[in-house]
Amino acid sequence: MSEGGIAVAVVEDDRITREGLSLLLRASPGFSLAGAYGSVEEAMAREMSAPPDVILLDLHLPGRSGCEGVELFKQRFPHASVLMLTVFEDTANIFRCLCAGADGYILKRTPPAELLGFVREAVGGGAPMSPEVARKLVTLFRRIRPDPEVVEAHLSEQETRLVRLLADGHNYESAGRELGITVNTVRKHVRSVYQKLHVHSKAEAVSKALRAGLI
Amino acid sequence: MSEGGIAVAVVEDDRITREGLSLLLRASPGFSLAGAYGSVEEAMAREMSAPPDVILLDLHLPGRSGCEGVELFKQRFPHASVLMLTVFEDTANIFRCLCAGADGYILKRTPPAELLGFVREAVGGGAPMSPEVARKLVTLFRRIRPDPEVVEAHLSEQETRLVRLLADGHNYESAGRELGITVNTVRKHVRSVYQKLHVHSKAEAVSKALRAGLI
DNA sequence: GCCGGCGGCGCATGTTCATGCGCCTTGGCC
DNA sequence: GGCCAAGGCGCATGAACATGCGCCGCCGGC
Repeated sequence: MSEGGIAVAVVEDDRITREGLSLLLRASPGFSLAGAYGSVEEAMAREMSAPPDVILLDLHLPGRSGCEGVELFKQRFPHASVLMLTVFEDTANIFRCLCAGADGYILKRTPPAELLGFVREAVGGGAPMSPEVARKLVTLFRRIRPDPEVVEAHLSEQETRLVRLLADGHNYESAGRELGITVNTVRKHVRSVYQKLHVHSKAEAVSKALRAGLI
Repeated sequence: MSEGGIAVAVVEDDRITREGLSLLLRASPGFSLAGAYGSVEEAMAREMSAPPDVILLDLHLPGRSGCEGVELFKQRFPHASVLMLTVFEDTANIFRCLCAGADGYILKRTPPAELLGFVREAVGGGAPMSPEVARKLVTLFRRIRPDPEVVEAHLSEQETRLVRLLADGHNYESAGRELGITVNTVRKHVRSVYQKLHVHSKAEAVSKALRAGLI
């Protein structure tokens, strides 16, 4: 980043958009183009002119999707921020990409000046998002409603592991196998968890533990 | 908002900060000051000069905390955006305020120009956040790990209500009573939910539905 | 030195669940 | 008119769960 400004790589299959972005990045002081590619595969195969600080990644790509690409880029360039740049603003895609490790989610309709601001924000350790995306994130978040009593509760390591397994659909027996303990011990832990969370069933325990961020 | 620009109310106990914000809002074209108050109680008691479009709300206040204030303001001014403006950037506070209904979370160190941008973003339906906050939100979000398949799933109204009841610890019988249907019908709905979410137990269903934001 | 929390194990019993089957109405879509 | 989704109802059975009881060892705090 030092000499040429923020090094940005672009992965975008639409030639016009890609060249537009390339032009913008080359023309803007404080930024430089680390490479422009039409697919995830191409970007992974070819050497970049500089280690990228930020990767602008389209979602809809031929071959490997941008969402899959996130993990690959994060592996290859652990210090780079990956920003999704896409027209898709549906919850499922946002979810998928952020969980895959994307550091931001920007809609394509974003004007160039703002886009550069987002790139700067990413380098500064932020998580740049278009307003619509931020709103969706907050809305999803709000549904969680944790129980304040339970948030304070402290589950032991073993108990936490157990509740996680139960949340993932294990029954007592398979959870016990997973933890290397007997069913009876599982029962014992479950009892203890129920007391701490003030619940009387697996489902309620999972619900409260999830909402309180305990698992 | 039409004549005087975006009407902004300020609730902040520190006099210097409050007056600084008031000055900024009065001096900036496109913005106007709807009122400046030292506490939630004061803001609720006194008539504002205009219905606020945006309320800038400090978190640490004498009397009722800003977090509690969020709900009151949202009740009184349903169309106003409430933006937290605080020095606290810990996860618990961010979580609490957003769940309470805040539309954004801004750190006090934000420069004035950017602050005005955030206010504009709030009016535009966004969820403005300081970069650090956005990053924390995304990190928290990642912990949820929703199943992308499930996010797409559509539960019917009745099914959603049922899963909510199950998450709150009801068994089939009491959930059925709550919904005014028989246990057998509950079973039928549960079956359908299991198919849609690809699960085989109450606990797993609740877990997936919660993570995917379906309930 | 004893208490409380954690971890581990065992047994028993009644309750609840998961899932198989089948059958009916209503309302929308083609 | 036929079809399908949604809602509703019923019965049966084996599996899983909730909760009662009791027992052990280890560790950290007072």
